[in-house]
Amino acid sequence: MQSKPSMPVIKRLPRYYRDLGEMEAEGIVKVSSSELARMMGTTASQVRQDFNCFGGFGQQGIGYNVKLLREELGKLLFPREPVPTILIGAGNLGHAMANFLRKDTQGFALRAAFDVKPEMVGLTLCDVPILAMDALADYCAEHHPKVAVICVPREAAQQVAQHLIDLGIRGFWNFSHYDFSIEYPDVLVENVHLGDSLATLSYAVNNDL
Amino acid sequence: MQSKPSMPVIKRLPRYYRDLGEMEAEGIVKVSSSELARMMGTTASQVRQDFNCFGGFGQQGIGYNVKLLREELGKLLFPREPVPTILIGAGNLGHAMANFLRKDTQGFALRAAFDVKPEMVGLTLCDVPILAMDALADYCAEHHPKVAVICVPREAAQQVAQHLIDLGIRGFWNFSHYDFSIEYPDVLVENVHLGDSLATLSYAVNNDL
DNA sequence: TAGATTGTTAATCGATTAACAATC
DNA sequence: TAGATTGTTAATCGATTAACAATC
Repeated sequence: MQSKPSMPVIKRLPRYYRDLGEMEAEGIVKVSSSELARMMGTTASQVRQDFNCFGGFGQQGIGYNVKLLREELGKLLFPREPVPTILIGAGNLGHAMANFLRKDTQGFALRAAFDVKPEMVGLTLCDVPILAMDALADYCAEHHPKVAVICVPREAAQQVAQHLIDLGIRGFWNFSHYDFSIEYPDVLVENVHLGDSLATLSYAVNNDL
Repeated sequence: MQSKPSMPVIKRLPRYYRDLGEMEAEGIVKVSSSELARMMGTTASQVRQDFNCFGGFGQQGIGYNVKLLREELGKLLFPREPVPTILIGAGNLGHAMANFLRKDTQGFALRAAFDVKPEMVGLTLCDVPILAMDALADYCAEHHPKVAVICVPREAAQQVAQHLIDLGIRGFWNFSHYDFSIEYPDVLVENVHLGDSLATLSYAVNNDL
């Protein structure tokens, strides 16, 4: 039976999806839980447990059909139309992430970018307009974006977060070092803390872990 | 007594370090484990357990001295001179990460960047030269960088990884979707899988989690 | 001394792994 | 049927939380 997936399980789904994509590209038709486990660096048990949170995608005695399994995971990860998305902070990082959103992923449609710097307003970023922060309320009222990518410094993030939440944004891809999750527990935040990531690497490199 | 830290503990260190930095900036002198727990969204028990992996940083009955505690964590995360670092792939993302390395973090000193595109060679990225990929072996032989930031696509990453490891690179900050960890278990890799992160957000947003 | 809060040991909880019956 | 491999239940392991003695 299906037990609803825990966070560790959910976090592994994209990786399965990715690996299965590679296999499909290589023309591999069928895979067993133990083969997948080897690719993922985990155990066959875990692979089967993970999939069985969502339903039986395999055939006993046979294994999993690569294409079918990937499609099922795709339906879980990206079940609907791409989500209308805006980006706050059209600097260096914002530029790179806009590019990433357009080229290297699915599920999100970037519709507009916002920046405080007057000289950026009117320019475009990956074919979407860069608007003034003042225009944010009007834009949201008209277009109802669902997700915001936060590419501004921590101080600015703290200010803009409440604003965006009031305007109906429910999901955040957060690159700032401000942690929403504490103050707004009902909002969905995926944090990418680059500084923390580097600090972890520093610990590992310096302590020979 | 000290038990050597598990990965979850290590991953929390940068966050403690960050929060303590904010407190220090606000002029806060002393903090208790329960106050820190509230900031971190965890329990006082965990905070004390975490610190006691490294030694007693607090005073019974009093709490922790913010400045002192932060210094101790700093010594753990960044115990030595900044690590000489190179960047592979001077595109959009590479540019943003070079900036990040220079401005927003410590522990790493970017020394050179490398790119396959001939037109980029000779330019600079955050004051460091962009060199041709051909020059990689010579550069490493002369300067012995320790860490490489991988900002190239997966296919290229797979090729360059073996090369870099042969040249003596031990640590990687990896933005490509190629997973070193499986094939080279003795190498230190900190992965930033932006695609996986977004897919997780997509799951959350679409499944109302 | 009384109150507060740590350091540390013990109990709980959840996630991973192992085992095995079901079935292709 | 025999071999393979899943789905699922049970056992293990590790991380988190609770409890409490030590001590400032």
